[in-house]
Amino acid sequence: MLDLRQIREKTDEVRDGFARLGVAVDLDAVLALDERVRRLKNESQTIAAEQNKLSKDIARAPSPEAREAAKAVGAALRQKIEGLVAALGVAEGELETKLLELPNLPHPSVPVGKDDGDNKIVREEGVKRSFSFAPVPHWDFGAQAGIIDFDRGVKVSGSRFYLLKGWGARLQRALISLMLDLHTQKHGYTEILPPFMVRRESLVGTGNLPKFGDNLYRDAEEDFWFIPTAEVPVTNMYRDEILDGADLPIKHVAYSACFRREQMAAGRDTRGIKRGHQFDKVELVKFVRPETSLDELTGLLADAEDVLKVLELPYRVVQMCTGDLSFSAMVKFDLELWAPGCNEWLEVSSCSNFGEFQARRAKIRFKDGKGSGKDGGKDKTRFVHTLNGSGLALPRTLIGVLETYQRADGKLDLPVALRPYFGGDEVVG
RNA sequence: GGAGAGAUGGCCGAGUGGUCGAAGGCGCAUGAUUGGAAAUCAUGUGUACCGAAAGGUACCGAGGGUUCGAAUCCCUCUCUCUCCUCCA
Repeated sequence: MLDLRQIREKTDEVRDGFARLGVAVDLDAVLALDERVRRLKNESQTIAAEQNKLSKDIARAPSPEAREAAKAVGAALRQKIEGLVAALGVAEGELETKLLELPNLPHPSVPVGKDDGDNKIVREEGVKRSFSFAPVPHWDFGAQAGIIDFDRGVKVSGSRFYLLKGWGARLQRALISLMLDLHTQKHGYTEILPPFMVRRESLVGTGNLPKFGDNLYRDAEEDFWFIPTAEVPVTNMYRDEILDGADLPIKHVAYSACFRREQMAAGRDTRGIKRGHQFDKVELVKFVRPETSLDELTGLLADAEDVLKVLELPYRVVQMCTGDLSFSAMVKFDLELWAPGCNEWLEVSSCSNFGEFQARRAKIRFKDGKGSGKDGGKDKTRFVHTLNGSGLALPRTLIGVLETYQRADGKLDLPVALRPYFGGDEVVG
């Protein structure tokens, strides 16, 4: 959510931001509503002050007659206030709805562009493996090795479901462990195992609702929502809290299953395990001081990249242009690994700096000062900046490993980093 | 799922219709005291919004109601705890 004050006082900057995003936003409607809200608030509060004063006078009981007369005046005032407050409520609701649907503004450093064709490839890391045979895509390799069962996945759950079997399942579990171990032991993140179902408010906090509800699964009876990413429960851990500035940055890493409808993408990426309704992911989430957030994003990206480095998988870093930024992001970088079997770059991580956009929605703030943070109110309470990134998404990382380390005989050479999770074995299959 | 109890400021905890934004304690901040610290004493200590300011408004889990006036009375909901039931 954007700062209403910013919209009011720096309207041109905001307008310019939306122009760079390439989205049409009726800012004048927002400003008019804001005007109306403040006017109604002032009017009702003025009368409320009058009313409060009157009530106190009644308590001091001048005479029974005077009291009755004052009561009548009070009743009239109440009527007036009720009318104004009702109008205020409506106006505030409209304003809130509009604000919740405004996307975040891009950081000035983000390259302007129309769509993903204008994204900027920042750099390429690692060396693509050269094969002495023609590498096969993971769907063939996995089926032949008996570790990915597409047919039974569809039988059990429907299209876009599969199941992993034998050493394939173990490989995925090993990858999850490797990522969690790396981020907790080497990069200093605290591990969280979050709920995979959340309540509605949590999704509003991260920006998934109200706008993107049709990509989510939910249990209508209980109004429980299945998380599309661990970002949702982990970011909302600190919803409505005022954190101690001394505790920042807070760094969390969380494994979770993720659930997405992918309605829009029907027919795309249908082969293999690239895109499903359910997938595993290890997610990195940071809560930081505003002035450090750009540097923290660089660090987060490096932490995610480290997984690919440790697995010795070639990848590239892509910066999203303004036209391809997600709703909540201010800056965003993707990591794409090279899949030699499918012969394409696959997005395995998306690292974003949300600025205070999510923090404002979820009311995640911090304050400097020792102990309880109540130090005489000298330090201002401010919104934190939130960041997150995959570290990494499992199915596509699995694709990278399977396609890069495949052998002509249908077995798999294990990357050195994974061997401890297989009792030291160098080959599986 | 059934029965009961509860939800007050950073924490503990008082408060059953007006002088309560809320006693008291803890914690914290500042000052005094000290060679330094502890202890002690004094003062101060919520959030948000409106306003240039003075000041005002709202908030005692959430939402509604009664009343001139609600932390206090009524209704609905949410959450927590205890017991039973069920269950990985």
